[in-house]
Amino acid sequence: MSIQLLADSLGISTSTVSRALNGYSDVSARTRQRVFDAAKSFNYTPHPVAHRLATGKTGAVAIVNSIRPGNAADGGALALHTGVAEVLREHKYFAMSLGIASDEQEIPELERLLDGRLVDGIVLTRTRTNDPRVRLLQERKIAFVTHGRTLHNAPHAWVDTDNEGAFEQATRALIELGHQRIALINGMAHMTFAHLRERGFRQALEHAGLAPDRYPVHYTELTAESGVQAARQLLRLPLAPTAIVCATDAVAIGAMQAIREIGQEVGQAVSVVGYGNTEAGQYAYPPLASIDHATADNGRHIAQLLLRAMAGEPVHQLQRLEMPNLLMRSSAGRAP
Amino acid sequence: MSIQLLADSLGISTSTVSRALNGYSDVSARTRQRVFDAAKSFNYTPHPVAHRLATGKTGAVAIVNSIRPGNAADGGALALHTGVAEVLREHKYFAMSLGIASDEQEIPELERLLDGRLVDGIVLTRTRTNDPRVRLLQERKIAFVTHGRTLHNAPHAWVDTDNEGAFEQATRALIELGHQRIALINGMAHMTFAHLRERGFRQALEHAGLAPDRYPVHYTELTAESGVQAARQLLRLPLAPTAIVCATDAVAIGAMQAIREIGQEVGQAVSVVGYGNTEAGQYAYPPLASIDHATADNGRHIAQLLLRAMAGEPVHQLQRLEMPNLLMRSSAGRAP
DNA sequence: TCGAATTCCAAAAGCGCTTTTGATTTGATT
DNA sequence: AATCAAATCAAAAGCGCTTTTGGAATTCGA
Repeated sequence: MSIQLLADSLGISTSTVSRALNGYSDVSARTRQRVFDAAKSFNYTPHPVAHRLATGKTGAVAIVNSIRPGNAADGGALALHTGVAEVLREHKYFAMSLGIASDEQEIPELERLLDGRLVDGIVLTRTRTNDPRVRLLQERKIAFVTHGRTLHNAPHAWVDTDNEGAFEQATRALIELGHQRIALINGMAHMTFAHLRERGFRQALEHAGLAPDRYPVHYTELTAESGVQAARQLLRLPLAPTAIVCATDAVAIGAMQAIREIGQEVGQAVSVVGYGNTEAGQYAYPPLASIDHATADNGRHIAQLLLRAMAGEPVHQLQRLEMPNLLMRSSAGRAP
Repeated sequence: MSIQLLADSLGISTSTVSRALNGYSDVSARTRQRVFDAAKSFNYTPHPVAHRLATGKTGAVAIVNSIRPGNAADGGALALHTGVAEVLREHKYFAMSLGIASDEQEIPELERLLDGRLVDGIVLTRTRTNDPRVRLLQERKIAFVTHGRTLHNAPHAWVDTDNEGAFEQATRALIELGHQRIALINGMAHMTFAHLRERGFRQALEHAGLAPDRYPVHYTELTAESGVQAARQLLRLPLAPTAIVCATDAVAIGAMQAIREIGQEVGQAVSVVGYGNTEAGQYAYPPLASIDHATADNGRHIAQLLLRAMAGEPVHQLQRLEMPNLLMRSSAGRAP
């Protein structure tokens, strides 16, 4: 079924059909109704590709997941996607995810996506302090929203969780439990979230009069394996930490393993806090204290901002900080 | 830059440019070279949407993830995507994932995707024994490959792991460890993988002369919470099982929790085996025995079959079974 | 040298829609 | 009744490419 056939069957021109369907004013109510009825009875919808060619709009947005060892397992990607898709669907948009390894491939792949003109807007995840992807998208003048902020790029739309506040709160909670020797196993330093979490961590220590430099901060991939490695090193220190704050639940689960290896009890001898509130953490032994952030909500808010960005709103008002939530569980106990 | 401008700059017609670029024979080597050089120097690539309208091909495929509680966290989706995308990229295709809740929304959303004509081919995950999505795609005559088989649909292209063999092997391994009372916490019965795993499970029991009906099979969502619930019920039975085979690592992690709740030691009093070989399982306490299947490889094979399906190959030769791998760890020990 | 077969390219017709332009009809106003 | 504005629609020109068709120039065989 094409607009041509539909027009013929009604004895009017294709332009009138198009204008009727697209709500232009210069078509009479009677004609419009006839067109709508016919469209329904023939089950007609405009051919999307032709529509795209004529209008330049694709009706789709891409969520670009940067793939690193370890985040294949994090599962946050699907939750984020779900939130984004839910909102965009109401506006007749498609949300599609694609994975790009964050290495030399990254920029070329992004360019391929842009050149392919498959999407009207883009969501970027795992944002870095100085992010070349952001620069590229700004040059190309395509609407986009990042999940997580940048620190050294020109202003752009973003949705982030308050990493700094969250880690300050978690660290304080440990201090209040009597811990004095607290370590941080952080994400890679060029990730914005890692930078901000470390800041929150240090602030809490300084506020309590503790020397933040006493325990080296580890910067690792977000895998359990990295957590094991980093924690092993920390536990070998002359004055081993009594509490470890971890960048993710996966890392924390690794850290717990390292603690068990040396015959210590997690939550007794050494406390652990994670981030992300995953099921694996909830059902770990012992249950892992964690910082909960509503990933699907993040997705919904990202979608809302992206819609406004695609509508041309200036980006500086498209920024939103979400408050995460500390959940204490038995992996975090009183200092020995 | 358009083909028109490029043609003008060379003083030839657009049709010659197009034919040169697309490798038609009736353009001289000299002209072809000039066109290629000019295209390179102007950095010209055909506008994809116009190309699509003219050819009817989009150059993109969609991976449809059916979203259920629990698989948001499973992370297999990203690994699968990575594998699919890797192969398709070499053929200039885009792979995009989208999540669809598997409920009443499912078929309408899939129709929206088809009507949107955004993709040339589709990958379906979490295939069911009788899958309405498969029927829809067959009606619409679009190339597709499913991850997992169907049992009651017309033949189609698929890639699956040998669930039956894997669970038979795992169950046998437990029997060889002396277990006589073995239970299964399975996925929902309408999932093909669940059906086949149960078959493998029962075969191993029968083969050993054990009564498979002695321990009820539980059918649950693939979450740790479901694992806890199901295992609690099993452990309350008069003759509680000494080993539990679980549909996923997440479920197994829940089951381990339930075992600890009643003060028993996992791998001593009760053994547990999972599926998927996730990091959470590897670093659980105790380390979880699991069945490993190479999800990214699955993705690569799916992509290869999809390319052949899009090329028009008959589907009955586009079917592939992969062999998973049992990894025994200390969550599975000798029967008490 | 002539006709036939090749080689090479341009013109034109799609692909299916949107949007501008312009013509006709209707209605209101004096 | 004449004038002008408003309402309504059709025609036509895009959007940027591909592919069919057909014509001119060249090459070939006899």
